[in-house]
Amino acid sequence: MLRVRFAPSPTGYLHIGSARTFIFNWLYARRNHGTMVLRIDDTDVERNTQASLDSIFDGLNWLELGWDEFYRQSDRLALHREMANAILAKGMAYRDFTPAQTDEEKALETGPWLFNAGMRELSIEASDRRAAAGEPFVVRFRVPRETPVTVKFTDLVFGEQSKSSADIEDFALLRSNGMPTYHMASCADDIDLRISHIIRGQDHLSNTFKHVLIFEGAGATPPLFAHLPLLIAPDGAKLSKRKHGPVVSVTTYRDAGFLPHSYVNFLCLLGWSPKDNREQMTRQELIDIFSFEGVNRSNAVVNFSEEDPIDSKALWLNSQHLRTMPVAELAPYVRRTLEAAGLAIPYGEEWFLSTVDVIRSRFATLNDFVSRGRAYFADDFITEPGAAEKLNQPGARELLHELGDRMAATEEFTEASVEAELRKLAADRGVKAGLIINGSRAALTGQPVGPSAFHVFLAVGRDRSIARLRNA
RNA sequence: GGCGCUAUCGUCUAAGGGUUAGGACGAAGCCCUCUCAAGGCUUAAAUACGGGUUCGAAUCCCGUUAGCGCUACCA
Repeated sequence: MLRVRFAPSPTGYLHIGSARTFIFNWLYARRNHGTMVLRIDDTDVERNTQASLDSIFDGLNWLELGWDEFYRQSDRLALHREMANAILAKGMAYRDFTPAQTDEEKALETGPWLFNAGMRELSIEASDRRAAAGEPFVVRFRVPRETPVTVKFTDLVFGEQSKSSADIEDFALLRSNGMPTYHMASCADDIDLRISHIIRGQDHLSNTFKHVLIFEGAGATPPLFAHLPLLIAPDGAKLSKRKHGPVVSVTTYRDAGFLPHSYVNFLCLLGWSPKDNREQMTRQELIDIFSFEGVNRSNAVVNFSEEDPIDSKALWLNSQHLRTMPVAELAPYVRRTLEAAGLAIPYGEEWFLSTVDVIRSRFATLNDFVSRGRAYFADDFITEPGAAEKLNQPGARELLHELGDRMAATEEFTEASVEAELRKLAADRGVKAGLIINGSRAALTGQPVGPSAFHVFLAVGRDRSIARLRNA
């Protein structure tokens, strides 16, 4: 049974790199009919926050990504300690009574640190005695050192990996406060939850050698590993909120009016390729085609700048989805966006669907429906300078007023009838149709640009069109 | 410092011994056109550097450089 997990630590908002890790886990699980586990790695009590936990749920819900099982490491501490103590009891770990090193001492360090002198060799009796006396200690893994071994694992992305145990320090399993370290808790849970594939960021690639030692120390077969290239900033640095701002948070893209799936699609294209030049894919297509063969080994840059905080490819992909997805699927997103902005939908569902269909062809985000699409839903739109210019063309206003009057005189209101009416007026007055066409768009929407004017009439509706022409 | 990983247009990537090094975003131009988009066509733009192996290297090997990751009780 294939089981994967996403294991964020709740110490910050949901990061786009974490979101992508979730997505790859999720796609792999769905593709192979496996189980997706969400596990909150909250063993660092000092840094955990409820706000961060909320942000993880918010982000995943927004992306419409679900999971099958849910755990919190803080509920499972007994298991972690039990497993650590079992490794200790086997003699594969030992107690280290050395006090924690301060940052200043660390800074002075020159060569590689591997273990604290004297502690590996401490006799069991001495160790037990000092522990019983209440002296604080950390439990360290006894990495094979006298006769080094080669620690190996196969990574589904990076291939065969090996490292001499002589280069691995005696890492901690339990802290002096009794809390498990990340390495211990993570491996204990992966064993207990029968995780079959660990899919995570490449920053864990070198930690994996330690994890293999823990798995083996606990008598478990290590799962398969797949490490993902990191998402980095244009300056080559790891994405961080402090340095790069809101671009690293998934909520930024939600607030910018992205469709959840298009952002998922975009994230998939960072560090993975279907290899057939496809870019825009549905969720099902992603599930059907995802594999580790297509995952890259080099880090991917999220392309943003001060002036342009959103990657232009993400925006383009969003506009593609927005314009091509079935309009009935898009409509609920638009409805929610409009409602959130306090805009009411003036007519029924049929009108709404056709209007959304007409105006989306120029839009890139959901927010565009509120800003650039305002005139279709409300009367309090402003007339942009470019539109005013069209209206100020000599004779334009008079022609629009007359068009309004003529339209009011007939009940007929179709794209063809409006066009006929408009072209007849142009012929009658001996002016170019374009003058009235562009003027109409300006009068009806307050904008100099937009969809075909005849579509605009229908989307705005008969009564409102006439009123806006007469008020031009 | 040690260990590990990586290196193709500005960015995302394809090509894993033989291609005019392909596609996409972005940029520029043309066509289409009631405006603006979209769409179609076109242009500019890349194999980090140096050695080797080979008839032939972006592709395999070595080195250099650069970047990233891990590096004493963060995850």
